[in-house]
Amino acid sequence: MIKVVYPFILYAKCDVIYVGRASSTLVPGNYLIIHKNDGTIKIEGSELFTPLNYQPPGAMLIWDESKKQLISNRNDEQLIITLYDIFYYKELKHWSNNKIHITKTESELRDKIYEQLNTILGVSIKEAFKEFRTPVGSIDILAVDENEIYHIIEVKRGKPNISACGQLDRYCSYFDKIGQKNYGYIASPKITSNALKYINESSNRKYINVNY
Amino acid sequence: MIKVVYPFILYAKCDVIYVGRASSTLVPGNYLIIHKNDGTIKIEGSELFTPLNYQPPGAMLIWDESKKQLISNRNDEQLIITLYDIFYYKELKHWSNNKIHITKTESELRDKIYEQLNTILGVSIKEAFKEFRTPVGSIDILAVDENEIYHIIEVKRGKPNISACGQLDRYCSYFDKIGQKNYGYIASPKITSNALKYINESSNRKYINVNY
DNA sequence: AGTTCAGTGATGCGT
DNA sequence: ACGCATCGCTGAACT
Repeated sequence: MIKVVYPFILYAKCDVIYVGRASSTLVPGNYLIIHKNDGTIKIEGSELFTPLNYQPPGAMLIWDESKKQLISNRNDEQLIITLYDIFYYKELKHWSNNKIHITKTESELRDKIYEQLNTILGVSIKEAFKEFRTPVGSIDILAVDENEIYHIIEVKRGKPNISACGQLDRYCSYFDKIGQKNYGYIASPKITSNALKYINESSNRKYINVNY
Repeated sequence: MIKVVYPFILYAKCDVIYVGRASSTLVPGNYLIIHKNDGTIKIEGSELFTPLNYQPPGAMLIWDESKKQLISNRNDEQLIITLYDIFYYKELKHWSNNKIHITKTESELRDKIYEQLNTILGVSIKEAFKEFRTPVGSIDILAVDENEIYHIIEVKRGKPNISACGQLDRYCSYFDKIGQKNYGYIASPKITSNALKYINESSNRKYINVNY
């Protein structure tokens, strides 16, 4: 029973049992196993983005030589890999840990909208907030117009569906409940037809088409 | 310019540029690159479950020998990996493509609840449906009691938060709108404190604690 | 092709 | 630690 603390890749014939939040079994086959510095482990099949089995960061890996098993533990979750044949094994030395720098995120789109509120909403805005916190969640943009009406904008970078409308409803209902007059908006480059239909059924909801 | 159709792993010093839904850059470093049969490509750093950059299934990989670049294209998304130094390279032959068999899913929990509706709800159920479709989404369990009141149950396998309540609200509001008396329930092993508070503010919403 | 939702979601940010 | 929202989410099911 040896603790495995170094990162490696392993191509092997094996099977996998997982027990934790869910439970799963993977029949014997040739799979790629990756172990990272932070305990992350992934068993990859020949297709699909998602690994067949895995442990997220924080897992602890043990090698049981007698049983030819790799055992990864993390909280109440256990992954057992039984090895039958090793085709390729390599430790990865000097593996970098940089992060990507990403642009075109939702917060960028939100900031762009924030700068043009009067134009986009067609009303005179007195005061506006980003990530305005309410008991039911944070509102991307809350704009208060000269008549003290609140304009609640939920920004989405992709193609929001009806669940985004529910998110907006939740914020609007909160202000309804405390007697604050308001309008609700979804602002995005696209939207599903169902979501648009849903929005158009309410007189105090609107869709705003925006782009980067 | 050679089309790469075989799966491989590559440990190399490289940098990565991604342009598509978002845009990102990854500074030069030593990363693990995985290419699968279905076009999936992942650039893995030494930490975190999530790859630094990737392409999902369906991407097409090209090797540009003169520029030492791997270029993956998929719809309007492009990934460019520029190689500076190759440490390990291995083709993966006979890579298996089995799927895991998983248990303890939400649908199992839903089925278990479905079998005990009278006990769980404390009313006499006349008729019940799984995945009952409405214009605003599918209801996990819809149970009709002897008084023609609808009981709408949203099942969650994990720890639902306030957004699950919004999902429930959406279904209930639909029946409210068409004049159908109803009660709404979240059924799960756990729930966040805010979600529970939110539910308890409505007289016709209830939380049901259930376990596998 | 479009829409919706589950996921062992993971990850980051806030309190 | 808990709660919440985003994600280049992915993947699957259904229309």
